Amino acid sequence: MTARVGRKKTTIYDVAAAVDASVSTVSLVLNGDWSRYRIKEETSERILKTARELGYKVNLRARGLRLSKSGLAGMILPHYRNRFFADLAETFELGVRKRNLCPIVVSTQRDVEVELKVASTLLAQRVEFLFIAGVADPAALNRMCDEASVPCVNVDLPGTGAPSVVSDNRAGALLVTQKLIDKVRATGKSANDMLFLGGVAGEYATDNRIAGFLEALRQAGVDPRSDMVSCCGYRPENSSSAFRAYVERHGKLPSGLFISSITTFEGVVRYSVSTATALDCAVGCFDWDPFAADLPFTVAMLRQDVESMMEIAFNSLTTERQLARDILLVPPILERA
Amino acid sequence: MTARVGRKKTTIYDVAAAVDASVSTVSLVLNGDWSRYRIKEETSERILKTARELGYKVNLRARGLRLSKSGLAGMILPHYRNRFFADLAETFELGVRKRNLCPIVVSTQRDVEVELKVASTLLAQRVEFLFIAGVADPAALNRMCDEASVPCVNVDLPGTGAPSVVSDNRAGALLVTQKLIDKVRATGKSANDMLFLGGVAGEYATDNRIAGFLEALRQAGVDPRSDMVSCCGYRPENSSSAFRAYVERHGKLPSGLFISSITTFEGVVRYSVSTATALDCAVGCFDWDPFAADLPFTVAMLRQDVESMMEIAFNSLTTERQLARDILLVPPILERA
DNA sequence: GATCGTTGCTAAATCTATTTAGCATCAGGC
DNA sequence: GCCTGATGCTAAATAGATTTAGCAACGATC
Repeated sequence: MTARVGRKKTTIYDVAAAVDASVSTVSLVLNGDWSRYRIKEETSERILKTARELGYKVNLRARGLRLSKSGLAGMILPHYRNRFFADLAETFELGVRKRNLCPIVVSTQRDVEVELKVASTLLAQRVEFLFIAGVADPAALNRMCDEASVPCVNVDLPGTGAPSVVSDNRAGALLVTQKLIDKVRATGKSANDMLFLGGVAGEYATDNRIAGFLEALRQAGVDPRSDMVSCCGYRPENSSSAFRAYVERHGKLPSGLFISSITTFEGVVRYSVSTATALDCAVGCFDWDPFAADLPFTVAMLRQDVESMMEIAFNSLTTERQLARDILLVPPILERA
Repeated sequence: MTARVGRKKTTIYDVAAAVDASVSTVSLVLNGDWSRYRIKEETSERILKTARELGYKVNLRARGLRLSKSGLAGMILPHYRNRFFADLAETFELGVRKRNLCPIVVSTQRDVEVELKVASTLLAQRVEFLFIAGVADPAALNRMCDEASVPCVNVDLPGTGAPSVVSDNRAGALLVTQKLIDKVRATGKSANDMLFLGGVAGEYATDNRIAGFLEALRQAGVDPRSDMVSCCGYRPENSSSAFRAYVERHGKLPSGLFISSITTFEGVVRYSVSTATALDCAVGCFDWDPFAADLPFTVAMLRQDVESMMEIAFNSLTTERQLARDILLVPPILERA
């Protein structure tokens, strides 16, 4: 078989000409409702056979144009490089395929320009709905969707212009911190030396996680101090040096360590490896990664409940729910404790 | 701003009616060559202004139909859950956007049915080219592309129906194994006790990696034995138990361990953690992961050169190169040694 | 006064598929 | 002989763009 780059594709017109029928008949037959339109079985068989012989494949873009629906569903997310976003993408694809649509997932590397450009491309492609995940400010994208009359939903980070499905950061952090406190006290240490590491103050997720962390401390009778929280951003280098600074300042490890994201965790491990410091303290992490889960010390990991989140997100695409614009909280799952 | 789900979109006809001009004029103006067609600047400005006011956005599917090109570029890959595939997807998207197309990346979970179905959907959407990554047998997909006259390229695993871009598994394995042997001998141990772990015998990548592994041994004067290679598949559980079996059989760790994939690595780490066995041997891995790179022992990691691979893949889409159907080998990068 | 050139547009074809209204034919009933 | 209903299709409109050929009007040129 030789490559036939550039050859023209078979259309229903070609099929119609070949069987000497009208395009309408061909269309009806190929779409399966020839009996409803009283087309003879023999005719329909001839058409089907010829279509197969000519290698006819429907042009979904022409169909989409006629029907004014594209068969495409879009999702925007920052990247695929951690399990949360990878799972989001795969779960989205699965759900979209189940609805007989074709998924378009595009990563934007957290670049606002790219986010805007990608969104407008997807809307110009007339996606039937758009999932917006991990975008710092979804408002602008929500507005674009609104103008294009395309239903959309915010995932992971909430926005006011559409329904939002978000992990219950506060409840999750509360839960893990309680576990950590139990463990700290079980080993005879003090919950006064706990540390929250990572994230960016002022960010939705970080603020809620901190709130949960502090609440658990208060519930345990600990009075939170400002040096119990170190928002050092997401880059491993930053958490590495922030953690080092903490240890040097206090002359010891914290008794319990709450790590706010997987990349923050990376930095902590890097510190531990490079300084040959065993992480001899209770550790919890708001994120999950198979490698991190196999590290030589126990980590209480919170895995975001991607499946539930996506199911809820798909359900929020109906008109009424589009208008409601709720923030729907999904509790994360404690993976290991 | 209220949601306007279902509202009709503005077309060039609406704009034409609003400014009392013909659709052709509107199209000409909106496509930027109004001066070539001698349309008055004033007219063009009126059209532009009105289009903006009406919120006109081009319908790429209509344009695509007319121009018989979709503006879409497709890629299918197994999943996003390791850095190699995640990087492939992101690099693909970048390259596609640079060419002013819209990327459609779809994961298939290594399910042949899904691969076929997704490929035919993408072809029916008239993607302008298709990247096929990590598919065990690309031949069928290559044939579909050929029939649809869509250029395609196989990445990661080669196929005979299109050009293929593949990591140089053999050369990479050779290099890492040499490093391992050096390290083994430097610590006074014997290169006779090395182990290749993971992969599936008969698979392209595995076979080539084993070939490189064995060649390095021979070059170092070691006579390979069959118990130096354990193809236990990709699942962490399998490599965990295979490694355990090896250690029990020999009563000690191998002197040097060549791990064939990141999930195999996961299993080894899991074994090491669960049995509290320090991995006190030279370790190399044909794959890269940030967490694995930070483990408390040095691992020589081979990172596939995704950027080069994708650049070569994009270049292989021209007609001549489509016909050539070469296998293009890209050396992987030694990440840490 | 015929021709030419320029200006500023527009009509119409095209891309491929869907879908509704309706045409043509024939048998059967009254 | 006329009407009805069934049968088996087809014509034509439609979806929303792009693009080429060419029209109309007017001044300039020979």
